[in-house]
Amino acid sequence: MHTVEAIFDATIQVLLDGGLERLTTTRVAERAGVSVGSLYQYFPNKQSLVAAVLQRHLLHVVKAVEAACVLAKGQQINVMASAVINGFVSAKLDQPAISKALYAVTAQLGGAVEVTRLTMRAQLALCDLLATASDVRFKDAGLVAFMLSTAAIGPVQALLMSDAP
Amino acid sequence: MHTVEAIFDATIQVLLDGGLERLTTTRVAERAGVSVGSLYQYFPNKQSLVAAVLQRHLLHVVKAVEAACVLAKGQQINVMASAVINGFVSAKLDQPAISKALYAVTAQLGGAVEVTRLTMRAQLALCDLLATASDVRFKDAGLVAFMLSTAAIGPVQALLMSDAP
Amino acid sequence: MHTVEAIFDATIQVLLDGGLERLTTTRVAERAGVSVGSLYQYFPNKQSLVAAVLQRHLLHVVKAVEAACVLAKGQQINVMASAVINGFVSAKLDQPAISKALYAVTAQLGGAVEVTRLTMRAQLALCDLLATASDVRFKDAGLVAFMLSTAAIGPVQALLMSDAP
Amino acid sequence: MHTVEAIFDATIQVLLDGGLERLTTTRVAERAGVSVGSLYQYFPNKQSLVAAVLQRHLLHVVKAVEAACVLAKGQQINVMASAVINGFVSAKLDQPAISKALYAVTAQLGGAVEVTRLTMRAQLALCDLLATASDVRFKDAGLVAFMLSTAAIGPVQALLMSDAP
DNA sequence: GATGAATGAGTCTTCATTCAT
DNA sequence: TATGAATGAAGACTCATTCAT
Repeated sequence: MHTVEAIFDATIQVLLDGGLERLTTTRVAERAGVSVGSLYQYFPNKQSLVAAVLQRHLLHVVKAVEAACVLAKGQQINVMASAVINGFVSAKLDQPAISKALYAVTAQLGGAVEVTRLTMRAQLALCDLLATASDVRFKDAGLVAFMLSTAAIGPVQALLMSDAP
Repeated sequence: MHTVEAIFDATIQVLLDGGLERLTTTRVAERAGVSVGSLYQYFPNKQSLVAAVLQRHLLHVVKAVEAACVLAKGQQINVMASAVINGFVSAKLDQPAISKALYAVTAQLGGAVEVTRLTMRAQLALCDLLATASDVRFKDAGLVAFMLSTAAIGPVQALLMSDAP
Repeated sequence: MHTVEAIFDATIQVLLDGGLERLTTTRVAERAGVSVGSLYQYFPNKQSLVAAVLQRHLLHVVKAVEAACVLAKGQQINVMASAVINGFVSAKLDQPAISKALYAVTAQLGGAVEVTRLTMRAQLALCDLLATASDVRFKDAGLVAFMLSTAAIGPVQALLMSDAP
Repeated sequence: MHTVEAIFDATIQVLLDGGLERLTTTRVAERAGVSVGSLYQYFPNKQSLVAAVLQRHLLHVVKAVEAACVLAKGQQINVMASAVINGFVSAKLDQPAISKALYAVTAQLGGAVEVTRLTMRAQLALCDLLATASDVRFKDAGLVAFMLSTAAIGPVQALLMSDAP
């Protein structure tokens, strides 16, 4: 729906110039060019709006990682690493504004079920991939996947907090 | 002062059971066993309170990293890495509650001057250290320091979000 | 029309599980299986809907009382009393749900013209009846009618607020 | 407290010129000459405010009835009736404005625990009284008490809805 | 006639901050 | 210095009503 799309975009915009603290439903509606009432026709409350936006972005990134994992299957470990990291970073950086805007949101909703689920999903794909490495065998692929995925976030985030790609 | 100390602790407590969103000055004051008025005697406003608590924690961590850096000077790179990572992780995990409570706060105040300054300070120490490695020479020690410090945060944070060490 | 009937019923249902406070036009329309738009095709606004439902019920009760009055004409006073009270109570209790649902509504619209008019109409019938009593003559039949009709409401209402007949 | 008293009074005033539907916390606060914040310092929400006002009035009336019951103990039944009805009516009519204002409120909160409790309390006193009648013995004093108390309300209410004492 | 998305004024409620005691 | 009642701007959310399809 056109309205929903406008609200999604507006949420990002508002997040960008004010952060989560300045995110009000009124402000989002205004920016989207609709009334508050319309916003509430599609999202039961503020939290669900923010969660939906975050989820959408996370899904985008997770899918990119999964795709990279599929393509890198059976390769050598250093090729795999490059491919996955590249997939992740690309997904993050081709929507820098969104990524930046959602940084604090992710931290705030870090415990949410959906966020956890998506994180797990990415690690699972990574884990499967590692098991197919042609030159290495991991004792604990799960741990490696965990370290890799969590460690990758920091630098990208830090980069986004300053300036251009 | 005893009062200030109580307020600091109360802030952490309140943060732990409700997050930044549920953090109100009244609630902090209550938890600290003082009046709101007293809180405002020591902190000009809510933001400064939160910033102070965050800064204190960050300083604790940065100092730990700096100390590790001093001790590891002149060692081989893998020894250095171990030492620094260990220093960082130890500092984070010996106050797991605080670290956890401040996760979202850090993201929210990520752009604040003080936070940036402390982050830089840690990277500077790290950078200096890398230059003294007995077995390696870095073309861009700054970049390495940046990657190392930012990458270290993710796994620790993820760990804290679930349970004990 | 079938639609109007459905709306009437839905109004009672909504009133029953939520009271006047939770009565929204959307809710009524949903319950009736029609759109809000349709509701507004038959009732200019919310108030008129509620008033119509109340009025219909009141009319039902008043007619029952009037009928009882006609039948009891010329009888002894105690026979009259029995007949009228019986007519009133029967009318109320053969639609207990509606009576119960409309209690608060009546109080809220107590001052409305239509309500007053119907109340008067019942008292008038009662007054006429009393004048034909074969064994008693009233100095102020109007007052008696007033007392009788208003006093009858309380016990019935109280009964409805608890359970079955 | 002066503030609470002002809020109580204001609630009655607002109720009088607009009914329960037009009763908003802002309006009450304004009328009371305090800020909304102050209102919420003493009442957790709108409902509790209204309930408190109703309860206070009901208590006043119940106490009046109880007092009348005590005084009429051991008298003949017609004396008792006079005394109790008189006590009730007096209590209602010496605060006609309040009684009138709270009519709809009572209907709306009719099911509330406190209201039920106070109603019962009055009937209990009445029941005890009836048992001491010097000239009559009741098979079911409880039923009589129920009928008497509920029937008394109607006429008074109807009177209040029109004009002066 | 019917529909239901859109509207936006109006409510309740919260909370950072002040200030008289 | 400490207190905590008072303030009131601001925000989340609701709902009667309209109107283009």
